[in-house]
Amino acid sequence: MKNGETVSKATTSRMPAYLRYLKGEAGKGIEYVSSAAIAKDLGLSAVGVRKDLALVSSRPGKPRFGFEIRLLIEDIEKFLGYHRWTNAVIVGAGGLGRAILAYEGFENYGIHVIAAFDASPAKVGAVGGKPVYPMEQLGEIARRFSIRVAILTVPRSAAQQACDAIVKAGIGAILNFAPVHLHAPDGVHIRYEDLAVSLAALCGECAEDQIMGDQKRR
Amino acid sequence: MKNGETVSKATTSRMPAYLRYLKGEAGKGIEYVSSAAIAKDLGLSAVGVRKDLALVSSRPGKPRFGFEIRLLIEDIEKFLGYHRWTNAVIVGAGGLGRAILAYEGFENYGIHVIAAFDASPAKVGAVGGKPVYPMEQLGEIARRFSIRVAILTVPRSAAQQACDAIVKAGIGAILNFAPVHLHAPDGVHIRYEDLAVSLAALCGECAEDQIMGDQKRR
DNA sequence: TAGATTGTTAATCGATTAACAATC
DNA sequence: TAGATTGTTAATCGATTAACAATC
Repeated sequence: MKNGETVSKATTSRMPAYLRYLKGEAGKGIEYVSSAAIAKDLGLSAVGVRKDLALVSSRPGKPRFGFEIRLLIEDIEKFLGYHRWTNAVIVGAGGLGRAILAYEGFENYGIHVIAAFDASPAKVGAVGGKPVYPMEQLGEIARRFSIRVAILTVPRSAAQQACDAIVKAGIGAILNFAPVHLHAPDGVHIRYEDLAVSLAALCGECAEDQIMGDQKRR
Repeated sequence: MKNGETVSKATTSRMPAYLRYLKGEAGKGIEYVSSAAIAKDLGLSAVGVRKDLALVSSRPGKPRFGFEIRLLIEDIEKFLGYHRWTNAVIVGAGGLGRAILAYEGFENYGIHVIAAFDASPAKVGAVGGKPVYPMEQLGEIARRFSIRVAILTVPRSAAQQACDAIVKAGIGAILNFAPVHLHAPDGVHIRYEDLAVSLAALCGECAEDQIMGDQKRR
């Protein structure tokens, strides 16, 4: 990555898609890939891809060959900060919380999910070898392990209260799966991960196709 | 919504956040809200909010009062198409798939999740009153209920195969939770819902804060 | 009326696309 | 060399911000 220059938000947001794609190609044993190939598979423009990659890669692509996949993967991972490790916890050990707790894919991204918390004593125990603690211990454990991120998977009605507890525990970032707007002090990062919204947006795209298809058919 | 004009992608992408926020305020019994208040809570600019709302709302805000929340909610829901109903299925009845199958929030968005499918006979049965069928029946049921969207929650290694089955069943949109790039024919919509990426992006934001904080402290 | 708040027109900013020279 | 593919500069496009008039 070239230092000094800043990388736009739009470019940054495409990096995970590049990374996923490149890892897939690397898994097939492919060593080089052209911007045109990436663009086609990812539905982008080849020029855009080249510009994006130029901003984060440590060495240029080779004319006639394309980009060396192994190097690109390294550069993008470094750019995205997957080498810095972060500790995270889950708040809400219901179905979704437990599924995420058991999920093993986070380690590839420099994230340790170390525990879950739940207000109900019945949920306390362990899932997939990871502990589920009562909510009261959130503050203590957050400080002990310097937790920076919480994944919020409680029911809608409990979300704001849980959010307050997270903030009080000194955790500055929340990935919120509850379909509610959360109120938190400035400086606390909240990202909304609303499954229903994602799904609805996808449905919307399909509906557009149908409408456009109908128009064409006339 | 004013017809004839087109609504930009950027505006559309903010609508779910407005909707979530407005529903929260409505739940508190509030009737009117100003663009400035929305902007503050959502971290946007007031002018931007007014412009967004002007594009989708059926009647203008009232100077001195702001916007009528109840009307806005209706307009945004109509705009986003939450009134057209869509049938969806889940492919992969592991922890995440079962959690999503049990999730009740989809109905608010015009989405019926009617069943799950799994390749393993052990998973076949029912979860939360909804059936889990063997993969072989995907095509048949997809056609019978005119399924338009599939939620893919199989392990990474099974994802491409499952994707092929979904496409073969005539389903044109996939919400993919497996952290893999999927290959599908043109015209099939794929949306990547990578939990680890969302979390990593959030961590990135925090890291930026820390760096900026460090710089300030000097 | 006075004041808060809206909607709109013009100016700025940022990102994408087009054109083309550079390189292996 | 010829040709594929890269990187860069300029032009276009789209979205946000600034300024201000309109309205209840």
